[in-house]
Amino acid sequence: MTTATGETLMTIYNLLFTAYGPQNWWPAETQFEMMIGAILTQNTSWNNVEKAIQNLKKRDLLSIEALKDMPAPTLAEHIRPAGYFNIKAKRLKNLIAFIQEKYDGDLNGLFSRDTETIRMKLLSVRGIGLETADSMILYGAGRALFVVDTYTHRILSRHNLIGEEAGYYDLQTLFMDNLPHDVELFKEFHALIVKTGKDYCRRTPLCPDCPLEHVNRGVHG
DNA sequence: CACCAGGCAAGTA
DNA sequence: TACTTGCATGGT
Repeated sequence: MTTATGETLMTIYNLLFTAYGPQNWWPAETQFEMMIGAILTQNTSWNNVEKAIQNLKKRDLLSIEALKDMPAPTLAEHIRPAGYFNIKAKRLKNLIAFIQEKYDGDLNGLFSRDTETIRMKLLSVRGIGLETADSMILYGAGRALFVVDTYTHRILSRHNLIGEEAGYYDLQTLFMDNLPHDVELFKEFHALIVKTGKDYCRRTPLCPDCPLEHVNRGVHG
């Protein structure tokens, strides 16, 4: 695993890790909680998600048993701080019904399958897209699948490691083809990308105090 | 005040 | 892998 791209990716990882330290994602006590959080955090700051999770936790509602018979509008009120609460309540109900009906409420039934199967099954649930499915597989199932998000695209295209037009799979393949398939590396790397992504030159091409300031930016320097 | 946040699906052409 | 729009609270 010594491609030029791989070296650059590891350089980026090491700079971010040195600057920010371990992120220890995913912040959840159980696989189920992790999956709930993955849906709640869609296009939403984690700060808001925490409030919604706490609302459920303090009422002992953070389980399939507690939520499987709850009407979506009731669930929506509990998760209100997470934003998009009506649509997210339906998405959560979709996921819970899926686990309950297909696997008798036991996540091991899903997570014991091979990675591609898990992915396909998760993607069949309304409200679970590419990033959410892959997050659940990496942080929930503990499989080495690289999670891509908008920041991943922004940072890599800024460093000319990939084209502006690159899609989800282009980015995922870039990481998977040039890095060792290590679960802990993938977990930390994605978390660090999110950590720095918010501060990473939202508007300007160069970010003065970003940890990646001196990383080779390719032909356009 | 404007802008953004750890996306996704449905609707449009 | 076409674009565009709706979804919504809360922090900066």
